[in-house]
Amino acid sequence: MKIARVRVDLAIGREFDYLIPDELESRVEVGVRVKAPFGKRELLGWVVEISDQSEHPELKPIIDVIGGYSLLTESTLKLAKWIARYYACPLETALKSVFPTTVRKEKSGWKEALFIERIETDEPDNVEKLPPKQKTLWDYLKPGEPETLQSCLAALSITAAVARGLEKKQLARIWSDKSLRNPTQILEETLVATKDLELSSDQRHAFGTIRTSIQRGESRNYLLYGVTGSGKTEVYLQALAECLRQGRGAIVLVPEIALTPQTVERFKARFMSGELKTEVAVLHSHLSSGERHDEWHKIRQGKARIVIGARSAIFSPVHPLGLIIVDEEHEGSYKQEEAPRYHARDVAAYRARMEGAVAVFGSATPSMESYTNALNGKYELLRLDQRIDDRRMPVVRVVDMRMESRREKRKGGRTIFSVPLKEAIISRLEKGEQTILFLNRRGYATSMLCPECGYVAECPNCSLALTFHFKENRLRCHLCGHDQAAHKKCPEKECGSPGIRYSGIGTEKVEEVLGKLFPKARMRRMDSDTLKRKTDYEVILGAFRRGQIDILLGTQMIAKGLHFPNVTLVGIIHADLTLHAPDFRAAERTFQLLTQVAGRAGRGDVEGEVVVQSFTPFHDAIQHAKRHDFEGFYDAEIEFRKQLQYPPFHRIALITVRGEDEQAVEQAAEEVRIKLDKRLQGIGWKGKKVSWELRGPSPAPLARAESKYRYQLMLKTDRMSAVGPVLQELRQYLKFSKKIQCVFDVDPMNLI
DNA sequence: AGCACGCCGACT
DNA sequence: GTCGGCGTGCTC
Repeated sequence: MKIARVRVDLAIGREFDYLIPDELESRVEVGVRVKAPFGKRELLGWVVEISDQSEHPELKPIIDVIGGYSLLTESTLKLAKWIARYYACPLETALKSVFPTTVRKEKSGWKEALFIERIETDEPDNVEKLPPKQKTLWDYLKPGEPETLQSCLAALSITAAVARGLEKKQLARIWSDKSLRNPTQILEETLVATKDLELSSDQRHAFGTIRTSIQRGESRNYLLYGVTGSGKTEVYLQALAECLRQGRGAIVLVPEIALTPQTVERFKARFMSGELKTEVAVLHSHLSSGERHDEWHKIRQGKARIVIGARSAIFSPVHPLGLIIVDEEHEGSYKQEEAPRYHARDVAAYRARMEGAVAVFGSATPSMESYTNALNGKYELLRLDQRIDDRRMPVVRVVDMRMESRREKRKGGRTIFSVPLKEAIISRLEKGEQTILFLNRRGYATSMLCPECGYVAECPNCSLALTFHFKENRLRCHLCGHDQAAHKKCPEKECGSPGIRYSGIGTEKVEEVLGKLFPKARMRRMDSDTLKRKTDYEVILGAFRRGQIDILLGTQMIAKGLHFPNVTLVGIIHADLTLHAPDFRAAERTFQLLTQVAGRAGRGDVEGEVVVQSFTPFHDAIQHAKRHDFEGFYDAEIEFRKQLQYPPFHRIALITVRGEDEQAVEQAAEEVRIKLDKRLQGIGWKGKKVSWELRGPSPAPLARAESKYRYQLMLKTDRMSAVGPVLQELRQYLKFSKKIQCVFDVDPMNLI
């Protein structure tokens, strides 16, 4: 009898053998989902191999095959295996990301709907004598064109009884069938088909190069480096069209936050008609499981040949695949922060190579990694230097807050708004133009302290100061959510001083000061404290777009993707916040943030202005952002990365050991160091020695979070492909108690 | 990941 | 004497 090798849906990292019963013989093949007994339980799993022998003496038979056809193709399995090895996780964990839950689960996710079709009759009288409502329905239905019952009932304001009446008289047929949901809420009828726009010379060159690769079926990687407003999207659209012409499908990745109806509409409108007509499937985290299921199968069945989606859309079952576009490739949200901790851009590069597709990575502020790849020939660099309408880049003014503070202190005050920023806001209010103010920190004050004894209110669960929220008079931890009443006086027994002080500003404080400075301005604060309901986001942005708000103040969430033509001023309250984070990417992030935020200003006819307040105004990230000089920034930053042996010169993997018992955590981390060090001795890659360096363990920058102590080890190497598998295998040699968790993060974006 | 087994302290 | 806490190991 044949034996199936199965990976069950548990992060267990092993295969189990099962007998294939005769009645299932014809349906069991590599890639199918099966239900199998597992101890006392029944589990679903993937058949990954068929064999005629097993090491195991007693095998249980497979219970059933799930689903109609094999979902896991050879190339998908290869991709999952690569992710598991490179990102050091069990294969089952990788498979979990490759297939959405709704596709993996046992019962079919199709939504059933009732359909109605009229039946023709030879006797005209049969129709003429119908009761009025039944007659209306019969006339409404067109011969040979089934409609969903629900849409007919809604259109004619009738009830199902009318339809059942027609059915009884053999004048209509009603049946149940699969129906597709429409997740985008875009009514296809309201879209206006668009044609290719004329390309600038830069765009023509970029597109021409990509087109040639697509036509030749070369698996090339391109970095499309184009300043904001240089028309990257039109290049994408025409490349997609070329890909369709070659009979292949494509995947477009955008950061979750940019996946708005407007973005989707732009892609749908281009491919809704004409010779290349295809559906555009959309995948993102806010879909219901049913919607996700329908979109996935629409792709799988080839009905939709273009997919637009966030990170996980890189796994869409597009076949054959001709093109992958990763827009805003520098965005950190492409890195998944739970296992499998993959980076969608890097998975895209791997998948493109494996399936012979072209990959295009687009950005106005490329990541250090990608730009380096472009310089050393791993990617090909395509540049768009001109903005489409030759509009000038906004003027960026950097304000030295050290000077501003000194001036204010003489007057006995503290500074949030510098004189230049205040004046810039006043001038916008006078002209009726809009302002966006950005501060990446919510709450009123970032710490509450006692000047007498030095007490600082800290979170009982995390090694962080509590943030003071003025309106509710509470102290909160922004990491674990701990919430307590604010002290009226110092809680230290020996002290008890009434002189509690607050330091460090947040958006709530800025809002208060703003209200005092500009009492007549219409102002809204937008951060996760003011957004209570899901719809609040759209409500506030809608009001802003209609000009009902003069000043929009917010955190990170207002920095990206939005564009409002009447915004002519963007103010960055405290640029140093991101700059001095304990992370080697702090400068890169600051540069990207300043450049992206600056891109929000002056997209209409009026030139934009950006005011950046900083206590370190001469920092490279700020000075180069001021001059819109990406390459200048790159040259300075790459030198720093080289000296400290950070990416892109070396790859790193971060190992974090967590647990409530600090001693046990420290011991476990030490055990990781010893075992990993041993297993890394003498490793090689394609005959060459791999260099590596293991540092730590030491307490993580965030030493305690959510009641757990954290110790870290950092592994640097010139060949992560060789090190990932070592980490993956290490799991089996580490047998910690369940109170200790050990996280491997390959190519981490976050070092905290 | 569950679930059983087994080894220790608390209580009827 | 038994009940039940959770540490350890197995699941084809």
